[in-house]
Order: sequence, then C-alpha cells, then structure tokens
Amino acid sequence: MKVVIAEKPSVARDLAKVFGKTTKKDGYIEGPGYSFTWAFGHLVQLAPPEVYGFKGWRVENLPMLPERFKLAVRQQKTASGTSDDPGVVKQLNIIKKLFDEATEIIVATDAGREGELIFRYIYYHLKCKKPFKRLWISSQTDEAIKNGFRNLKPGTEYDTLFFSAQCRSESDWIVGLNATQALSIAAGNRAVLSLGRVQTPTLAMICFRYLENKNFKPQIYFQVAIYLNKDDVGFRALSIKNFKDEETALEVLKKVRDVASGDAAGGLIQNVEVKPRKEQPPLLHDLSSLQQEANKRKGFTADQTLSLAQTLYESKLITYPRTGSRYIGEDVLAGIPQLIENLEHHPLFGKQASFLKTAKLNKRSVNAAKVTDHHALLPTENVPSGLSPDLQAVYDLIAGRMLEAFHQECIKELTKITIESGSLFVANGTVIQSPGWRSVFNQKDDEKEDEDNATLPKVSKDESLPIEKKEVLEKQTKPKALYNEASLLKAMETSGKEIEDEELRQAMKNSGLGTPATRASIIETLIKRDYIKREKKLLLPTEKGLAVYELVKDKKIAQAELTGLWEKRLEDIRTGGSVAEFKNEIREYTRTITSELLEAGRGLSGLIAEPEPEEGAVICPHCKKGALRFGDKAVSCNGYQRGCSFVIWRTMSGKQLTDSQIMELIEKGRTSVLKGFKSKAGNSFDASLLLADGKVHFVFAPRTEEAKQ
DNA sequence: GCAAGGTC
Repeated sequence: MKVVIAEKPSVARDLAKVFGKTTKKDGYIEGPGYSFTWAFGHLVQLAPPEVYGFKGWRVENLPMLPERFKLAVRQQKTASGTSDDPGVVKQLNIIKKLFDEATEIIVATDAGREGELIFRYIYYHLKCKKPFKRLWISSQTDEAIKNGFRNLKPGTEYDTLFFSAQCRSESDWIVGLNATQALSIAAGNRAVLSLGRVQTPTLAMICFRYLENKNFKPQIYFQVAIYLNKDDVGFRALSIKNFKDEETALEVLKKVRDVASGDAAGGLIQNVEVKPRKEQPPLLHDLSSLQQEANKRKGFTADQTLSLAQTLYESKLITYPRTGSRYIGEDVLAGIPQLIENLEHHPLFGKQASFLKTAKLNKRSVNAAKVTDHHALLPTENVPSGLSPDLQAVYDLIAGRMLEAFHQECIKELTKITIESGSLFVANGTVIQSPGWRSVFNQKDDEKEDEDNATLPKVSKDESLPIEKKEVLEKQTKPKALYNEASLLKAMETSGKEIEDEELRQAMKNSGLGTPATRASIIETLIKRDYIKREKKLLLPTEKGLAVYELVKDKKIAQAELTGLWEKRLEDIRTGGSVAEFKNEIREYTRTITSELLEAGRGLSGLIAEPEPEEGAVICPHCKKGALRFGDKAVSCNGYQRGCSFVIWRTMSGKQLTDSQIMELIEKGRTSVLKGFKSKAGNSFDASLLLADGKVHFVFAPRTEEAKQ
C-alpha cells in the first residue's frame, strides 16, 4: 500500500477523491492501493531550550547555540503548563503506523519551503527510513492531481529545499530566543521582552511612523480659490501656485476679476483638457488584501478576519484562505461562470452577477505562473444561507471581489480646465462614464481628492465666465497617516516600502515581512507583549514598545531588510549553496546581538512597569504583587521572575503547608511537581504548583536557605 | 516565559 501524506485534511480529501472509491478512517482515508493521511500544519517543531538543559532564563545560558537541533511534538498550553498536544500525538501515531506499513511514501504537503519542512520534521521525528517520492502540484484540479501522480519526483530532489527550510527554522529559533532572553534578562526579568526577525521590524515600522507623525511640523501655506458658474453649474478652481505667506496670496486674490469687483465675466478659459482614463478591476483577494479590505470597511482586525475566513473554509463556502496569491489558473477559470451564476440571487450584487453571466470575463486575475501553493480566494460552489452578519460580511467581500475581478474596466473622464484671472487657476473634475467593476459595491474611490469637482459644466477655450466668489484658503501640509491594521498589513507585504501599484506590490511580496498565514498573529503578539495597542482603528506604540524600539532600532534585528537578506541566502541554499556558511554567520550574529542586548537592555529596567494585580488576585506577602493565574484552577506567585526571593504557598482550602509537609509529600511520591523542580538541598524550591492527594495546592515556600533568613 | 512557521 502506498501512503500519501498531505499538509492538511482538506488536501488529503481532494487527492483521495481523484482515486475513486474511498473509505474514511480515523485520521486517514483509504482508497484502492493508497492511503491518504495528513498533518495539521507543523505537528513537529524545534524543541524548546529546556530540552538542551537551558533551564530558566539566565545569563549563563546565553547564547544558546545547540550543536544539533532536536525535534519535539507541537505543544499545547494548559492551566498546568505546556504539554504535548494530544490531538497531534494521536495523528502522529496514525502517520507512524501508516509509514511502517507503506510500500511507498508519497509526500503531498504544500509545494513550497514550509510544506517540505512540515513533512521532513515529521519523517525525521518518527525516525522513518523509507525512501519517499514528492508530489509537486500547484493546483488541486483533478487533471493537475492526476498529472502530478504520473510525474512523482524522487524525494531527494527536494533535499536542498529542506535545507533552506531548516535554516529558516533554526535561524529564527537561535536569533529570536536568544535576543528575547537577553533583552528580558537585562531588563530585570520582570516581563517578556520579545524580539524576532519579523515582529521587531514590524514594531519598528509602527514606532517610526508614530514618531515621524508626532514630530511632524505642519507647514502652513495659502491658496487662492475662485468659484465660477456656467449654466447654473458652479465649480471651483484653485490657484496653480501655493503661497508661503498670506500677503502674496492676498495680492493674487486682489487681481482676480470677480463679479463684485465689476467684471461680469472675468474668468477666461485658457485651456480645456479632457482625458479618458481606464481603471482596471482589482485582483482577486489573497488573505492579506481581504484582511485590509475587511479592516477598512468593517473594522475587523486581521486576526478576526482570518478566523472568520477559517470558519467559512471549514464550512466549505470559500477556498483555502491563507493564500498569498491573487491569481488563478486557466483550470480554475473554467469553473468561474458557474460561481458567478450562483450569485444571481444575492441581495447585494445579484444584478451584477446576472450581467456578468453574459459578459466577457476580464482575465487580469488569470495567471497560472503567479499561483503558488494556493490560488486566490474564491467562493465555492456551495451557496451559503443563514450566516451570521460577520461571516456574511467576509463572504460578501470574497464573492463580490470575484465579480469585480472578472468585470469590465471602469472608464472615467478626467477634465482639467485652466482659467486666467490675474493669474492662473485650475479646476479638476472626474466623471465616471462607465462604472464597470465599480458597480459591484458602488464604492467611491478610496482616495477621493478633495480638490476635485463632482461635476464640471461643458466649457470651451476662450470663453469667459463670471467669478461669483473668491477667497484665500489656509492649508497645512499633512504627515503620513499612523498605521491601522490595513495599512500595516500592506506595509508588511513590502517591508515598509510604500508601493501603490498593485502589481508591483505583488512582485515585492517575496521579500515581505512574515507570510499571509502569520501576519495576524504577529500583530497579536506585539499587542500581547504590550508593545503596541489598538486605539479605535489605529495601532499605536506603547511606552514599552517605544523604549524597546529606541534600544534596537539601529540593529539588524529591527530592519525589514534582514528578512530580504535571509531570503537571498536561503534561495542560494535551495540551489545548492553552502548551508554551513549561513549557519555559522547566524551563530556569529547571535553572539553579537546577545551580548549587545545584555549590555544595552539594562537601560530598560526602569521602564518596564509591573502589571497591576487583577481584581481578587492572591497577593504574595513578600513581594506584594499579584500571583499568576492558571485558569480557574490555580494561582502561583511569580516571585522568582521579579526578583522576589520567596515563593509562597497556599492550598486551595487556605491551609498553609510547611516546608517539611511539602517535602514529605514529595518523598512519599504522592505529589507531582507540575512546574519548576525541587532541589537536592531539601527545602529549597523552584516549584510553585504541587498536586497532592488529587487536590491542587498552591504552595509558596522560600527558594533558598539564604532567602529564608 | 522566548521565534516564526503551519493549521484545527
């Protein structure tokens, strides 16, 4: 029997379908001659530092540079700490059993670097030795799948891809964990001050923009506006020049031949320029553009949108959401007319669907070469009903975008009228002649220029019009806007470089910060660390975030370019370049940044405030701070983290345990230490949570002999 | 108690 392993259940199902009759089993699907199993993303990952004996967060451990990395089962967090995720363990056992029985292993994880890593980590963790073949497809249509199975590649052809993936993974571990511990320890170990290749440049972007905005000195300038009229259609024209001081503007104003100054038609039309402009429809959505749109229109956070999209995906209403491509291939295009027809009764854009059914489809979003692991977001053939408003909103953004993307161009007419009246003035106007794709949502332009006239009358050269009013306008230059989630996601895609052009932005994506699947969680991490906060729609740095930024802003770890540099090297490795060289450089860099941060981070200690104890929290009598909560089951003093040399204890019932009672429980083996450890010195503990007689006790005890005195 | 990456 051949065993096929996919990255996720949905792909395994798609593959199995092609082979005809299949039976669903626990954790895999059985078909004729094949079994199809799956992972759920990374089931196996790099082991945490403790596994190498790096206990606690201590200077002596740094830098942590494992010679050979170890793998561990993905962890889950529970009230009593972290442990192997039972769902993952179960699936790994199923995979192991299938691999053991297999005559051939076929790797069908996503066709990309991380897909390769997902499989290899599982394979090496299970100590499997069987050779494997690789299925490499970028589309899940029956034809593509069949073709892929006819053209399986030897697994070894992807060894260098694995090496590059492994380097990415290990380098993020080494740099991220060491930098995080170094900064946190230096600042007094009172809070986690995390740093990483992606999160720190992201924080830097937010802080830089915030400071730039705050320190912006607006320049005041003046413009002269005149108001003309023809056939009862009024419009406004502005002086071509801006003026630094009001006096000059007033002089220009004075020369304007308005009606009040006795000139019945003092505005001489010097020139009329009419230009048509075609506006292509937007591309189909990828996750990032969906998140941006949902943030702009509905105020959803990136994280909310991802989770709503995941729900729609699990309900089989939309295609795979964590895609980074905004294109589809010809094969998918074949199914689009049906998808459009399905929307005919949609209350918002049923009409447009009906129209599009008979129109020629715009092929701008069709480009198989730009489809990577997954194609752009589309609705599926299933028609939803009774969705919650939020789910419906996200569904509508995806379905509506599909209509837009295949719709016709929007044709606009740009008119520019130049008027002479003492000096030169210009009136701009935009008229939509054929809305095309814009009729789907009937949305105005994003950047509506306030200098534009909604309507302009027909005027001709050398005509003279009355000027009904004139005035001096005082204006200010504006700073760049603070980031919100939409603009931050956009900036992350292009490493902070501002690129308006959609296609150019697509091209830059490969060197962007993070991936579509991880950006939302990066933002959430920065919030969790108290580096940034949401204020209405804006993302603003906190004091802590700014302090960390100040400290690291000139270091490589805060530069978006670091990712670009790594990517270049990883690509070298994929094509056969030296792995050892890159690894050595990363280690060397880690040594440098670790010692720099240990030194520099000391300046932060005063800035990291203690969190206020929560309402009803247990207060440690020694350090007078609130104890940590483990769900509703347990609390524990976190004294050793904040320099309190005592760890305190209380049982659930309020009964105090003495040191000797604790020792007795441990010695009798009736207690298991869930967190921390007991030292050989007897009553010296690092433990904070004990289980005895099936009851949870919170035990606070002196950590060392010295502390007891 | 840490990274970034994947996905339920």
